[in-house]
Amino acid sequence: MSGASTDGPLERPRVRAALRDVAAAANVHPSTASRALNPGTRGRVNAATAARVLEAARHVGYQPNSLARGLRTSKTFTIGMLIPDLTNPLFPPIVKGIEDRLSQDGYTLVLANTNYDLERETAISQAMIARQIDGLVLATARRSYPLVHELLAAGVKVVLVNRTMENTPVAAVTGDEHIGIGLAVSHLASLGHREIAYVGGDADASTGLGRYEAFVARLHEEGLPLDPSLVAHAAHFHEEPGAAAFAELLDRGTRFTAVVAANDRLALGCYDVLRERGLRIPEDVSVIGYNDIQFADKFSPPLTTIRIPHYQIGVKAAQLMLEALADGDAPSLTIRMTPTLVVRASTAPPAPCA
Amino acid sequence: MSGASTDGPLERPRVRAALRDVAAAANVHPSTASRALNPGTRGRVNAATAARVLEAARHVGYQPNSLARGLRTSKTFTIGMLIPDLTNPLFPPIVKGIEDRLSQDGYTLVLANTNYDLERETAISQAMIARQIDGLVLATARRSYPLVHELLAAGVKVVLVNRTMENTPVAAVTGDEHIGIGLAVSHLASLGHREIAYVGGDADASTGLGRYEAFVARLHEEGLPLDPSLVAHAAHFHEEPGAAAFAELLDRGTRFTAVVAANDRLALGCYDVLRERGLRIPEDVSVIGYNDIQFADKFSPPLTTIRIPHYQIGVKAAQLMLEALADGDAPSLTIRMTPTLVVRASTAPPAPCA
DNA sequence: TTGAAAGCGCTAACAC
DNA sequence: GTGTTAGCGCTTTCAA
Repeated sequence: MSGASTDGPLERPRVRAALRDVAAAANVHPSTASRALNPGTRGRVNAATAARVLEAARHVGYQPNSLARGLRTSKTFTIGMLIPDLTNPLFPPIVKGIEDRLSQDGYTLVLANTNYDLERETAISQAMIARQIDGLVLATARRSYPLVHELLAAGVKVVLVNRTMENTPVAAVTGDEHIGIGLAVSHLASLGHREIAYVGGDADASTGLGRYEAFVARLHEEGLPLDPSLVAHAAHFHEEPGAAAFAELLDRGTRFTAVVAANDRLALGCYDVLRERGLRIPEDVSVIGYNDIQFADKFSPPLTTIRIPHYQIGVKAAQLMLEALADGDAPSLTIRMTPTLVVRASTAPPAPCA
Repeated sequence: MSGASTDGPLERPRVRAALRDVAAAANVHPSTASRALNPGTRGRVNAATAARVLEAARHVGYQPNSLARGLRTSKTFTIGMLIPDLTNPLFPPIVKGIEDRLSQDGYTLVLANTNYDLERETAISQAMIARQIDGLVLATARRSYPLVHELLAAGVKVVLVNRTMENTPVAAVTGDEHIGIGLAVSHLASLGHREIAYVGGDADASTGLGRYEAFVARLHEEGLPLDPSLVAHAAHFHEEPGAAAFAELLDRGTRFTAVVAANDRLALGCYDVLRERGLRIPEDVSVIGYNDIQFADKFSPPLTTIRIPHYQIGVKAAQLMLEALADGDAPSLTIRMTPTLVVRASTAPPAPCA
């Protein structure tokens, strides 16, 4: 019996209910079901019909297929994000902020770790574009970063976090380096320090250069001399390069009573070198860091540092992205969040004229 | 002029080259282009033709549209992951391991932070399923976790990390709690401690219960007594609940010389309470943690703890997922990675009979 | 207000 | 070995 294609083709078992199932259950055409289901078009449907469709959808457990919708509308409500190193405690709060804000508007965040590898960054952003992401948040930008130009040229919405770029019309959210480093230098100056060393980070990063410039500027404002032999730059913003740079600086023999590290991990590198050489913190040398990463209050001694509102940076970045998505040609802008000083036990007045 | 639909319809500017553009450029049918482009089907195409298609694809800068492909094949090469709190330093290395392994096979990881919120976990997993993820990695599982049963019932591939579940046929990768806690207890015992306190964590989590059971077991094996007044349980695996639980334990007045904390953050809570009460670590009380989170070596004093290979847990979890994806009905299994003891400065022999 | 028809970009079954 | 055809599930003209 049966066999004729007219009297009901074999019901192939589908895993999930599709729009057509909802339509069938509500006795309307799929397009009507679509209109009823989408808040934006619901008004164009008879209220009673819409209610029937909604009920049918609930009944069959309808979940729209994002892939099909995305294919049709070329909008996926997905934002990509590139992070150089997720185990850097800087990033998790930023990611959280971005995700919390984005999810409010129904967006999903797709994360990728790039291990500071430029090729990987290019490949992953390509893959993300193939997946039709609506925008890309980059925590990986260097001061000069061709990838951003390519993305911009390809029409991808881009927002930078924790980094800025020179002469590039791209949205960015960072902490204000000048205020932050200014706070650090002035804190030390107000404690009475006059010979202040500086351990900087990667100059390829806007944070590396910006913080150094801010250090020089505030030293000047405080009427303190800038001694080049008290400045060293680490290759990366990590403990070991920080220790190496600081050891080299110490070996020069120039006297100083305090050191500003361009981030907390560099400060930790300074800790290691000072301990090794039998110098006490803060009695012999005061140390101040930057970022106030998690557990900075647990270090030995607890680290005086500059707190950056990382979570809020994430929220703001998400907001910029949402705005760019809503208004195609909103002007790009850079937002600098204001840091604050957190005084702990690694800074103190210099020893009375030893 | 023109206007006739026959002599070339208006070239609507498409942003990216599609398969049909490649096909046109290579003078073949789109399906042939598809076959040539996919390694799996390339063999069915004349080698010269395939080469021509590949060249054409390169020439027009062809990037396949994953959405369309996913819609057609119902496979997206995307794996979702739920994390309760990304700022918990436990998770970033796991995420990294998963992503590194997954990306080797062309998969993308979609991360979501759930803030320990069960409703959010349900909602997000729904949304991910709507996005047609191929599998889901959960770092959020409790010992009893209905969501897993729902997912399993819906045919979603699930792998648990850092957690296991009772009586549930689901793949899982964790550290071996019995070996780990055993290492901790035996380390203290070998130092001469006989009165050992225990600060446990959330018993809803498999890690909470498992570590406690392991503590009891190893105490017994070492021939040491279990004194219930030396055991306290924190509501969560964080500093403050750890401090509260440990303070309460201290208030009971039972004498002890060492404490095993069920994770490093609980240990940090113990640090705070001991410092507050003027007790020295390790002279008055030895403290041992669990996990060896980042910066555990920077704490004051550096924390003796149990190192869990978190990155490797991530890699293994990704591998299980890949296997499950390749072989639909591979049996689920639990993998327990072996931890190691890391001795630092928070443990020492007990003070000679005070 | 609703239905019909087309098509987003791709792949797979089936012809030839 | 290659072309034809159909359709994944959805939205969006266009007509009625």
